[in-house]
Amino acid sequence: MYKVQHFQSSKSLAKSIALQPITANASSSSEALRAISYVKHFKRDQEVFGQDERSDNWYGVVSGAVREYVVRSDGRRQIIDILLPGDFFGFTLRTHRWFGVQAVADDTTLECYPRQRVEALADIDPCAAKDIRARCFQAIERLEEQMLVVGTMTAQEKVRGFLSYFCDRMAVAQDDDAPLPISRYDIADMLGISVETVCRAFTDLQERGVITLQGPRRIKIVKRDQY
Amino acid sequence: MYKVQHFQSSKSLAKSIALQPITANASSSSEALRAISYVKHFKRDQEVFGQDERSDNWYGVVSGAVREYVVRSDGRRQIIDILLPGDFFGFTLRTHRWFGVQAVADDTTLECYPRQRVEALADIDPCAAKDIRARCFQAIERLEEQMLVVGTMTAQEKVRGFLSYFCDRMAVAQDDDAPLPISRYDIADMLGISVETVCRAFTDLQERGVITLQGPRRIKIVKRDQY
DNA sequence: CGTAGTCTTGAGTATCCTCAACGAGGGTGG
DNA sequence: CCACCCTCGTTGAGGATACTCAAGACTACG
Repeated sequence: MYKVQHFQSSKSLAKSIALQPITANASSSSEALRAISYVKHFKRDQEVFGQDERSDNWYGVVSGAVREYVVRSDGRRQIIDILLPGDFFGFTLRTHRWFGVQAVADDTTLECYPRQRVEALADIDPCAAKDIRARCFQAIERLEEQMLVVGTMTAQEKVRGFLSYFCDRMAVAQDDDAPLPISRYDIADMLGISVETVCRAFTDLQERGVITLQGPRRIKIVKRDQY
Repeated sequence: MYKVQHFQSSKSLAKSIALQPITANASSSSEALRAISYVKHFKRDQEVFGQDERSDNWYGVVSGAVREYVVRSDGRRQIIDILLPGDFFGFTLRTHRWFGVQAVADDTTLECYPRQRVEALADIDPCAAKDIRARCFQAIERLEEQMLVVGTMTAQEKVRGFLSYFCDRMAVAQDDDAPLPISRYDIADMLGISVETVCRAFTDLQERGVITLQGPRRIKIVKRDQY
């Protein structure tokens, strides 16, 4: 990696990365927008839409979690993004999808927004349009944050970054442990590392006192600051 | 990585990933939007905005290229995204930036869109609002594509994916070689690998006949399909 | 109770990082 | 003009990291 010494940034020197929560309350929907949505429930691994399907809907996660994924020609799965409650997805200009989406958790609930009706609404209701923009911005920032996590060099850092991001999102009380609805396989396929490496990172982090595990699916970040 | 055998996707089996270009012509701006923008030129490594600065503008790349980056507390730089002509960036709900942006190329030209004026315009002009949405969608898809590249396992694949993406974006004639305004260091910091590994990947790919290099900054992809 | 899926650990190997060195090109100053 | 940086690109050697394969523990579920 490029050390900072030979690239002169005017004022922004070394900075520990700790994002503030977004100021605007973007999870509150405009009434009109909510009115044209309908709710749908999904079980674990159930497909929301598949690769190559027509992109007729936008979605918002109400509860549970979903994964955006592709399956490569060699049979390997890769996860593009994992969406948590409050996240929106399915925005596109294309007519067809190039990745699939499945529910991760068993009790996943989504809001579905028919694309054409939303577009029509946005054209006559500036408030709804503003709302959609806000959600797009959220999606962009979420992806940017994850680029930062996935783009780190070591597996340790990737896993730590992922857990840090995830626990922030879960927004549990600081002293509480968060339920982790995401499997080691999902984490591995998202970070581009092997399952075994994810496991080893978990145990390493626990041994070093960074996290605490109550069973494989309950986690608590102890040293939150040192990232 | 998760092999496809033990995860049942209903119909979407192995698929080689080759994205079609986006159908809508999203680079054409609405007149009103363009009217409130102004153009700015940047030299190599010049800052468009820095970490922690107020986020008062949105930007579109006209020519050249820019990088979104952060500098970690250990002095390492990490690149979140590289933006090429036609890309828009700076969308956010936050009042302040959490990453910096610099010009990569020497002749970089940007359109600047004052945030407040754009917001005001969007509220009264549905066409402009639609235009902004389209750009957000583009940004989301660009980031998703790059998550796919950065999230691969081997350095080879990452570099190949990056070059494939880049050459597609440059949209040169198939038989022509594309100028590469991005340094090996930038590529490394974006993909989360070392510069030396990027170099070795370049030479490997050339030896295997996948790419051709006319000097380090001119590149042509020969076997475009095998990705 | 058996089976399937998940999680974890170990051993050996491949990949990639680090450090080091060197060549090429561009800019600057003498 | 030329010597002198400095940056970028490239290659080599050695060591650290992460992958692969394998096996076992644990859980959920029929």
